[in-house]
Formats: sequence, C-alpha cells, structure tokens
Amino acid sequence: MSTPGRGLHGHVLDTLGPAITAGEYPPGSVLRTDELAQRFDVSRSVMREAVRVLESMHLVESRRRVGVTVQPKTAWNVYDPQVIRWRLEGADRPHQLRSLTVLRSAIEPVAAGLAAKHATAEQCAELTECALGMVANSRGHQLEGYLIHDMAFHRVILTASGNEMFARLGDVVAEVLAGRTHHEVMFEDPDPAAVTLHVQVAEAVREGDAARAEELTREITVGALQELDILAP
Amino acid sequence: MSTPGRGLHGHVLDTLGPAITAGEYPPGSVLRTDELAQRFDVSRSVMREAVRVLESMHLVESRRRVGVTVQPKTAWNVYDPQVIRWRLEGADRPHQLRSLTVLRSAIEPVAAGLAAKHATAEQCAELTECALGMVANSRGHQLEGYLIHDMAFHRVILTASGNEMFARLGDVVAEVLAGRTHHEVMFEDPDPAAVTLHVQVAEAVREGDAARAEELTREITVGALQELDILAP
DNA sequence: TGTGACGAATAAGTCTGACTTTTTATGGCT
DNA sequence: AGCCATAAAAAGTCAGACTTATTCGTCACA
Repeated sequence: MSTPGRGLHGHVLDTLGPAITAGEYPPGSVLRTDELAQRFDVSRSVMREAVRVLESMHLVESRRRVGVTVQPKTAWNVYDPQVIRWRLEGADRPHQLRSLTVLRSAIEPVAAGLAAKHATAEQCAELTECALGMVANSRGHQLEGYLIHDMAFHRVILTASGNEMFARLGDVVAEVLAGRTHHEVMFEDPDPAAVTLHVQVAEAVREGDAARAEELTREITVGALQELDILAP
Repeated sequence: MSTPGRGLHGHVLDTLGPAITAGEYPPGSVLRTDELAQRFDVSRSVMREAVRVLESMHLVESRRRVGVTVQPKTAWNVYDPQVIRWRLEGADRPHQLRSLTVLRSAIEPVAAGLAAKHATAEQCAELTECALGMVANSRGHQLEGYLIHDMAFHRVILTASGNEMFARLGDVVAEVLAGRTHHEVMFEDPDPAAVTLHVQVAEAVREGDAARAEELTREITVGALQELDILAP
C-alpha cells in the first residue's frame, strides 16, 4: 500500500516516522542530523532530505545551533496519509482508530447526501455492484471478499460526492475498514443490519434521495462508533 | 501566518508550491532538478530538499531518468495546511473555498455536539466570551473585531470536541473566515441571526445539550453554504 | 550582585564536484 | 517486425570544505 524503497531517504523515513509518531522520542527531544546520518549509515544529504520531509509534516523542527527537535502531537499534520499509516502501525493505533471513526461519522453522511445529488449513472451502477458484492459475501466467513466490496463502496460514495476533500479520505476509510477486519478481531459474519443499510444507501443514491442517503449512512457510521464503544448512554 | 524564510529551500517552495497548485504546470509536466536549481540560483542539494517536500505533498513525483513530474490534482495532499494556503492564495481560491465550506458543514456540527459533552469549564467560559465579543462587534462596521472573535469561537469548538482531527481544522476554518472578511467583499454588518446562533451554541455547550449544539451549528454552516450559493433549491 | 557585551563553540545550512544507478531510447541485427 | 545490446540522460548518493546563525559562557563594568 505504501511506497517503500523510493530511495535511501525513504528507508530512513520508514524507520524514523513510525518511531516519532509512536512517541519513542518525547516532544522536545533533540536529534542531530550528523548523528542520525551515522546511525542510518547514509550521507548527510540523504539525512537532510528525510528531515525536510518530517519537517513538512510538522513532526520535527530543525533549528540552527540547536538540532532537530521533535514536535508535540498537536503540531503534527494528522491528515497526512503517511502519518496516519505510521500511527495505525504503531502503539497509537487504538487512539488513531477512534479519531478516524469519529471523523467518518461526520463526513460520510454528508458525502452520501451529496453523492445522491451528483453521482453519475456509472457511479450508481458501481455502488449497487459493491452492495451486491457485500451481500454475496456476508455469510460463511468470507470476510476478505466482504471487506473488498465494503472498501470500494465507501470509496465510491466519497468520490461521487464531488468534493475533493471528501474524496481524498477514501484511502483513510479503506484503511480503517481493513484494520477492523485484519487487526481487530472480527470472528463473526458482519451484522446483517449493516449489510441491508448499505444496499439501501445504494438505492437512495440511485433515486437521488439525498436526505435518505444521509440518514442511512449516519446509521452505518453510528454502528461503527458503537463497535468501538464511542457513544453517549 | 506561514513560516517564510526557513532557509533557501523555503524560498523555493514559496515560489514553486503556489505555481504548481495554481495549475501553471499541467499534470504530467516534467521539470529537471538541475534546471530548477539554476532557475532559482540555488545548489542542487537545496533544490533536492525542496523537491522532496513537494513529493511528500504528492504535488510532484521524482523518477530516475525521467525527472520531476507534476501530479494530477487528485493525488495532492489537499489537507496539508501549506497546500491549502497556497491554493487560497492563487487562482484556485474560489474552488478551494467552496470545498472547505462543505467540509466545515460536515465537521463543525458534529464537533459542537462533542464539545457539549467534553468541554471544560474554562472552554465554556472562553466560548461565551467569544460569543459576547461577536455581539459587541456586530454593528457599526467593526468587521475586524467581529472576525477575531468568530475565528476564536470556532477554534474553541473544534478543540473542545476532544478529537485531534477536528482540532487540527481550526487553522483552516480561521483562514476561511478571514478570507470571507478580507477577500470576498463583506460590505455590511454580519447577519444578526448568525450572531444569535453563536450565542445559542455557547449556551447549549455550557448546558451540555449536545443535540441542540449540533443542530444550531448546522444552521450556522448552512448559512455559510448559502453565502456561496451552495445548496439545493 | 546584577547586567550587558563580547567571543567562542556548535550544529545546521550551503555549495561543489565526482561518482553510481536506474531507466529509457536508440540502433543495429536477425 | 521484433529483439537485444549499448549508450545516454537524469536522479541518486557521497564526501569534504566552507558559511552562518544562535546559544552559552565569561568577563568587564556599573
């Protein structure tokens, strides 16, 4: 999924990025470019390029005569897909998963409402196809097949919304869904009610019923929140 | 607001970034590092660092024997605050503003609902203070004073939600609000109804009434959508 | 005793030039 | 026409020397 091995600096990032986002270096920690270059056995130029990238994510800040200081979490570019991936891989995973699920619960219903207005015929067809695929894989422990169609379904919704900001969350949502199936233990077949909801969302979008698409999607995301015990009693 | 002059590579970014996000180089255009270094009168090392940053934003991709190719808009990290700023400065401004306003309409109501549950006493006080500041500056063309309190209000809401992803949108929302006052012509005093809504949101949060806070905030964002003529007739 | 200025130490920043590696294009061959 | 060897092009990497900004310690002076 990621793009490993795009040069030496990429390898450095794949090590340093996860380490920082996992909190291995507490905020305020000071690293030195030369020392890091030695540690990773790369030249300073390569190390500097890696530091620049981390700096653009606001994971670190580089200051003369001081060094490379690790930034507090509040400064991080938490929407950077690379940062999200690193955090999902590491110790911060549960917390990150909750944040993203709350984000989904805000975005996806609105996106579905917009999709009902803007989706092309092709996108509607794709959506229906995904929903049918989910139904077909909803019983008998075919979790992998179910997941593929689930991810595609949500990606189409987000894309069809016509909003570039929503569309860009397709990868993130896919990763959250994948995580639920792969990491979080999912013994049983998916909730039949959820499957039905997806089919109904596809219907609503096809019929251009924005309000219904939004409300149904809200129910889906509420389910996702409940799975993580995020809800008011 | 931005951080200019963090070295030569920063200057290069301040020129190349806006140029690319403004669409001056069509997707697929190929640049060469050496040529760029000459054009900006910097060394190749500096140029390479700049390219690495642009690459981490997925604005360009660097490939051996080919060069630095400009990526299509769909690949960009549209949530990167730097990218957002560049686009707001350039020709893409109207489009970017609409995207962000739609995003706000999805996020802020949910954030307000969460804020009603999680806001500390201090945050509630701050919120009320902001709302009062808005009222005090709502008449007599005190647009600047109004803006400051408006920005602070929304930032507190997003922070008080307790969700880091929401909190990180504080800067973006502030920039959208500032843009409305500074760039888009805002002749008249703000809509009195909007001012009242803000006061009521502060009330609802203080009382812990999540549903009401969410609904009232939704009304605020609907108003913002209407200002940009984004709505179904 | 406190304060300010000067200077030394330090780590990032910059530049240059040589070399390596990968990928594409070319051109000759079957 | 298809294929393989070769050359060329551009990014990638490295090493070393030099520059510059910032911080910290010291010492003189008030």
